[in-house]
Amino acid sequence: MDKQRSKDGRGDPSSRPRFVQIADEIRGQIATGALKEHDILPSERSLSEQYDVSRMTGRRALEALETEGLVYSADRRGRFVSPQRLKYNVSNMVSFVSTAQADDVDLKIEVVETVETVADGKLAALFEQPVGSPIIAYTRLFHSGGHPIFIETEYLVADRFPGFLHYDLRQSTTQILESSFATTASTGDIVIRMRGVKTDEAQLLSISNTHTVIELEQVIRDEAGVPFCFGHQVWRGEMAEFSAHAIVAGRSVGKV
Amino acid sequence: MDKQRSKDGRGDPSSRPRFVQIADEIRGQIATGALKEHDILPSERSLSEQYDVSRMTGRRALEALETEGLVYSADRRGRFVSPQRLKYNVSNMVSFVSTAQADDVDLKIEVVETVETVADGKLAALFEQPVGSPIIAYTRLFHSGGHPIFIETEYLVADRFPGFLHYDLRQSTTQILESSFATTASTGDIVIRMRGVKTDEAQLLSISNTHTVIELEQVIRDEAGVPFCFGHQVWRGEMAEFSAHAIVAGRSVGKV
DNA sequence: TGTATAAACTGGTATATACCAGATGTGTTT
DNA sequence: AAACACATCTGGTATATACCAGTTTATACA
Repeated sequence: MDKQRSKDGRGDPSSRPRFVQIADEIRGQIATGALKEHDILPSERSLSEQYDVSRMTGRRALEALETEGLVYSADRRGRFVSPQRLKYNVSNMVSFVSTAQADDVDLKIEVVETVETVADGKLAALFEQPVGSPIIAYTRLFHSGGHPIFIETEYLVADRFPGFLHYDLRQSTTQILESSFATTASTGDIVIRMRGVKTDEAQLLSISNTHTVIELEQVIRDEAGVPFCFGHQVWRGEMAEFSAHAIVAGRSVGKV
Repeated sequence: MDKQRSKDGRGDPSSRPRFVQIADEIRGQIATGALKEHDILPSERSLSEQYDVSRMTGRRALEALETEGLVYSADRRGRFVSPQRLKYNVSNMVSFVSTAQADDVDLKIEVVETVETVADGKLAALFEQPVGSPIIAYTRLFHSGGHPIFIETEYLVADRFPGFLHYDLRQSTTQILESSFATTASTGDIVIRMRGVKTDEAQLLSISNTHTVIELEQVIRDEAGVPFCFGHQVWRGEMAEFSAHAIVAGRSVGKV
């Protein structure tokens, strides 16, 4: 039924593993433009026929491209060429939404959940408020080109922004805060790290639960230095790149 | 020879895949401290015996933990519990080396390569210098706790820093530039992205070539705004987290 | 024309097996 | 005590097979 292959596929000791060679060929096709953004890639089974390898080897080639970020996978539909990365300037906190729209990125925002809750220990410390003080929280899913790119959950001090949840959250919240609550983002502290995706996140982002994401946390402060917003974003790692502009402060005295 | 198992291991339809369950158990052992930093994990083969699954299933569990960053693997020696992340504040460009040492991180620097070359198109544009102008480049491998954590390649305008390569590069180069060349980092532009590792990088960082890394690029400017250093770092993604302090500049006129 | 059904895909999970090459440990010989 | 050889450990690569559960498409039926 199956074609005959040498027992362990190690016919030529060409040093580089077979699956790497196959991945390289596909990578080339993406580079030359033979495969374009969101184009479907050959399936595991068709790859295995095409290159006369087992399905598992074809799969490994595709998985390699997936961890590289060149390819994304949609459960049981196939694998596709990843689009260009979205650029996110974390220093320009004015609004990711407005800057993205100015850059002609088609951005769609889906409100996943809105809740009125109270501050736990962590949030209380962040906001310099007592534990149990009212907090507004909302989770939104951001799409670009019809594909989910990141989940954002933001926490606000409720007393400061009464009736906030009645606004349409499918727009820049920074803008709502600025125009309706006279609160402007002035400084922010941001943390970026790479980590494994959690099950619920994977579902929302429609990626497999063995994938890696980029987690971005930020505390936003007003002109008086008072923190009023805590944001938490989970990005599909291959979909974005983050930039920042740093200014060396306190350049004065003997800092080692 | 092998124990009898049901044909496809789908004995109970407990919804969650077997390899996820095994990964969860190990994750628990790490969380409770039963497995500590740099402790060796059970091997693929011993896992398969312990849980009565095939080696491939045990492997998938370990690979899942690896992509999460909880575990790192040393080729053909075994898999180990990842240490705590290193914290890198990209806004504080004064020197990663000095801040890390102040934080009691034992940092070892290995000089991989030093070359005197000329500017290609990209570097010329960055430095606002003609193509072909002399450039100093050096690559260093940073270790912490005896483990490689990132590779850094820095490019300097050669004319500005004569004899730079005669200094001992196993220290903070920012400090050399400051004390010996009266050049101080004042501002910087940083880009952070996640991507697949390249073969040569994987070798230096001793990770498998199917892994994901974090790439960090920065252009450093002096007080006059003249760019004098271009840095390029490749981090083991699970080993670090990056923070930044942002100040919203140009808060003045009608910026949308 | 629309809808239900079935067939033909897709990747996901799982088993079993085989051999390779590097790393490590255990002796034995020099 | 150092050198060598060997067995045994590790993960890495590869094949073959099987069944599952969604997605898509073609087909037949109302």
